[in-house]
Amino acid sequence: MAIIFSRKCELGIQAVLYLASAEGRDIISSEEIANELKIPKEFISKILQELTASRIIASKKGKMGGFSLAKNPNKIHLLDIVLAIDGSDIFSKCVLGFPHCSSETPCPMHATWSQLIDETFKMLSEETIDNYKNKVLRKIESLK
Amino acid sequence: MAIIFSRKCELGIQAVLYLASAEGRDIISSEEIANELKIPKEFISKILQELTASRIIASKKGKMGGFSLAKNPNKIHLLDIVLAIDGSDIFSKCVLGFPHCSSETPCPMHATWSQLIDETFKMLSEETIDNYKNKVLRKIESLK
DNA sequence: TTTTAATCAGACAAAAACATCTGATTTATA
DNA sequence: TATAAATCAGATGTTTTTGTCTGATTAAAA
Ligand code: SF4
Ligand code: SF4
Repeated sequence: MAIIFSRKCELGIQAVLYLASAEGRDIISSEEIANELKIPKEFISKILQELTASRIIASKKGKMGGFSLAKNPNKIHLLDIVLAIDGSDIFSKCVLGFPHCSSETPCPMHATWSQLIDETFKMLSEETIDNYKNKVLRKIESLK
Repeated sequence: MAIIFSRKCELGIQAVLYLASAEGRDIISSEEIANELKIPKEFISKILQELTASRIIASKKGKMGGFSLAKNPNKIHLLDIVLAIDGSDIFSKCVLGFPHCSSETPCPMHATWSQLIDETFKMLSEETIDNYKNKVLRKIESLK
C-alpha cells in the first residue's frame, strides 16, 4: 500500500505539516485535522498520541483541547517523525531482505542502494517542516 | 517488515539471482532454492509460479522438473522482477500518501523524492542480473 | 457544580500481507 | 506400466497492519 513509509507514518507527516501550516492558531483538534486531511478521526487520533509521546507535538486535554507543535518548526525534521513512527529499519536493513548482512560480502545491489538510502536520510534529516509551512496548505486545499 | 519491496519481491529477486548464479546447471528445483536461501519451500514455490507466469523464469514439470531463467541473464533487469511482483506503485504514488496528486500543486517533498525515485528506477532498469552472477554466490555462501 | 468537548489508554475488528496445506497434474525412470 | 518427484492451482491458516470502538480522564464554560 504505502511506498516506503507506513500508512501511519505518511499520515503522521501530513498531520505535523498541517499543524505547522496552521501556526498562529494556537491549538488544533484531532477532528479538524481529520476533516482537513480527509482521514478517520479515530485513526489520526492514535497517531497524534504517538507523536505526542515522542514529544514532536504537544497535546492539551479537556474542552478546547487539541494539538500543537512541541517546538519551533525549524527544529522539527521530517526524520524525527519517521523515526518516531517507523523506526530506523529502512536505513539499516537489507533491501533484498538477506539476513545478517556482512560488509565483507556485500551483495551487488549494496553500493547503489546504500547511496540512495543515504541521500534519503540526508534529505529527511536536513529538511525541517518549517520549509513546508505555506506550500502544504495549497496541497491540503486541493483535497477539497 | 520489508523496506521498499514486499517480502515476496525480495525473495523473488533472491531466487532469480540464485538461478542466474547457477547457470550451466540446467534446471533447479524449488526445494534447492528454498534450502539455499533458507526460506520455506511452499512460499518460494508460489513466488516462482508468479515469476513463471510473467515469463521471467521458465518451469519444467514432473520428475526432475524445476526452474531456469527464461532468457539470457543480460536481458533480465531487476526492474522486471519488481514490476512483476510489486507492480509500479512505488514509482508513481505519493510518498506522503496524499491521494490524487496534481503536479499543479506539488507538495514540498515532491522534488527531492521524485529525484530519488527516478534514480532508483534508473538503477533497477539498467542493472541486469547478469552483472550479479558471481557476486551473489558469495552472498548465499555466507548464509550457511 | 454540572455539562460539554476534548485527549488518552487499551481492547476490539477488519483487511492485507505472509505463509502453509492439499490434491491434481505432469514427466522421468525403474 | 507403475512409481516417484516435481510443478500447479486454489483453499486455508496465521500474523501484521490498519482502522474502530468504549469508557476513563481532563478542563473549559454554562
Ligand atoms: S550487501 Fe547485499 S545483502 Fe548486505 S545489506 Fe547490502 S544489499 Fe543486502
Ligand atoms: S507533489 Fe506532494 S502530494 Fe503530490 S505526489 Fe509529490 S509528494 Fe505527493
